Amino acid sequence: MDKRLDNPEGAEVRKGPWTIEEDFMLVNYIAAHGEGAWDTLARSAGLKRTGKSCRLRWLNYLRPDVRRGNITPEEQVLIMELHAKLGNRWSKIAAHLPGRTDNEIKNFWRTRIQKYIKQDDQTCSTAQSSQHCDSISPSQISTDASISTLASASMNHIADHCSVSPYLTNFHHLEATFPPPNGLPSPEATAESFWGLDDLWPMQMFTDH
DNA sequence: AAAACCGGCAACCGCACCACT
DNA sequence: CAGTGGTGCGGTTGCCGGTTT
Repeated sequence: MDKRLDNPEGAEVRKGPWTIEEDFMLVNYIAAHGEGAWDTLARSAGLKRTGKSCRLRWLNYLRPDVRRGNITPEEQVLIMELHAKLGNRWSKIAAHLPGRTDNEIKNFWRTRIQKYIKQDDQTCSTAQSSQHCDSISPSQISTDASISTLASASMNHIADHCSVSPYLTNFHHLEATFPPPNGLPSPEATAESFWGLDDLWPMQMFTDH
């Protein structure tokens, strides 16, 4: 954790999980200057991160329109349908799901859907010696029967597993580091008991640039 | 209570593509 | 056309928290 590497120029490059302070620096800089030119952005913002790392963090986590958790049954079915059509084109699939990122969909597919495919594999391999079970192809999954089987199997389970990223709870610490200005309510005082990105975004306007 | 195991997810890596010179 | 830098994408890894033994 908190791994650091040195690039050829000798400049320190941080790796590993992002800190709240780094998130703030990135959000503030993008709010002021816009996104793009990520390597330059990383340097200008004072972040000891690669441009790629900054881009990934922004796209997958810090963007104001990003939605996290609570993948709805409708979205699940849509993901399965789109995967049947597009295969592992996660960014293309994500483009049909506003607020969802390719990384999130990819992880969702690998951890949730593939589990049920494997389970399906085992049940069908015991019943019959079928090669369909090794890996499911887009054409195989594209049948209505497959989709409905996977959807029904996954929906009941997944609906119970929606969670808020534990990361967001760490925004408690922000209040000490970046106290809200006069007139702005503390997120502590709101119905939510934790800081979220909705809280982070307004706060970027009153931190230094 | 402690250790082992497992699932979920954030982040990194390598490659491909594109635009610019 | 070739070289280079920036960006996007998909695959993979490793950490962490929860569960099971």
